[in-house]
Amino acid sequence: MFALVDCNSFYASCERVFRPDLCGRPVVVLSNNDGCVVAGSAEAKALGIRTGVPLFQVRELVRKHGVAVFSSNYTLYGDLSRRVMSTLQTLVPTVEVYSIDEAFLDLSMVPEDGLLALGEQLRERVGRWVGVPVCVGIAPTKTLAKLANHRAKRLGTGVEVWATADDWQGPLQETPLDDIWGVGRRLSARLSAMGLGNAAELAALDPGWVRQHFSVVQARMVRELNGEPCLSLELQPPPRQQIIYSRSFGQAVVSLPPLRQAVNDYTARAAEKMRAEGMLAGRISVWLRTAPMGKPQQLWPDSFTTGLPQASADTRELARLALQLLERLWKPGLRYGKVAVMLTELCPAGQAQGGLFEAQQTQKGEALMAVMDGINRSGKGRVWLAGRGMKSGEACIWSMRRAYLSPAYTTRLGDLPRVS
DNA sequence: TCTGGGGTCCTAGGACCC
DNA sequence: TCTGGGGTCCTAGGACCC
Repeated sequence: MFALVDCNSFYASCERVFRPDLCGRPVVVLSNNDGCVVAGSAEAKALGIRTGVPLFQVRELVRKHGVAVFSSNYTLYGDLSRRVMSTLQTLVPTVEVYSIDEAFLDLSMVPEDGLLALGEQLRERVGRWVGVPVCVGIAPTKTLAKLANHRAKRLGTGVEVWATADDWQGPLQETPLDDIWGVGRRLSARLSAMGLGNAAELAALDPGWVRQHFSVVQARMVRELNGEPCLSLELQPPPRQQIIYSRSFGQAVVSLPPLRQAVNDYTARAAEKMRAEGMLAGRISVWLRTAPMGKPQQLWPDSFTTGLPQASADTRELARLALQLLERLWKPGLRYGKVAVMLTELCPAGQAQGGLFEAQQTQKGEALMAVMDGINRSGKGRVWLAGRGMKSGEACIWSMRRAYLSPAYTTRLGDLPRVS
């Protein structure tokens, strides 16, 4: 048996943890750059504010109903997520952290008559220890556990246990196709066109036939819907394949110098993350997108990629290559809204093919990066390449909008909540 | 006027090998 | 007019997830 534990309206719930005055009030959290709504509390959803909608389209609703609006505060959400996960682990040792707000738990050792009580205990403990409400779905496959969780949320029961086919048959008939894990817009349209109307009808298909007409992924999905587990718990995340750092600008940028600063900054951030994971990159790509979105592409090509002579995690070398790519992409007279840097062909630092002559240089570079990372982690100040610009952390022309940012309550001493 | 960011997996098709 | 069989590697594009 698997449990899927999923936080309710996670980002909105995080904003409420230190703001109990917001309980019962509609809350929405915006994407980076304050562009779209990416999470809404139940009250916000009841007002018709859908996830993904651009903020400007719901301004009136927000004003009229006194909706509390927040910029994304990933520092806070990341920390509360870690707390949720470690709290789950106090009750169930085997936990797969599936996303920032979801975890699959291995309940194979729990007797069937203890499942419901354990689900309720999980809910109660996370709510009490972390302050974030969660729902729990329990079933013999991950796909069914997802659906059971969904139902627990929708019905407000909090915990849903499906132990045998009798338990899920009825619910599957009420489950629309696109509620199924792995069915998105396109697949849902294709399945509907075939005359399928709900999850039970999909489950009734022959997996071999589905394999032939769709792919192995959908064949597995059909089996999982019948209680046959095809997906196991992934306790060690597979090695990462790419790191992307990509941001829209607070306002459109025309000239090259600020773009150079942004590329410097994004490359440094991506490289810092890569070093933290002990990886090296073999290739680097840069994307450039014009603003506004949706206008026909004015820039072509919009990305370039280059290989490194030798895999590296040295910000200086990566930034030098990234800037070359940027200068090949940039065209005068266009307005740019976004740039992205991607590191690929990642490999563990210990396993990279070395060069015959570069050993000494590489070692010096690694030492320098280690010192930079050490200073930047120390909390006492930051160092960076001068190409990023001379001011640290200050807003500049290309930095994103974050007008409604809440404090980093749990990770910055200066932001500690005061109690009186 | 104003529209996120970060990932993975699968398949098809081209290009090449013997 | 007629023309094998068995592979690998790479990339682009589609589709999905949160």
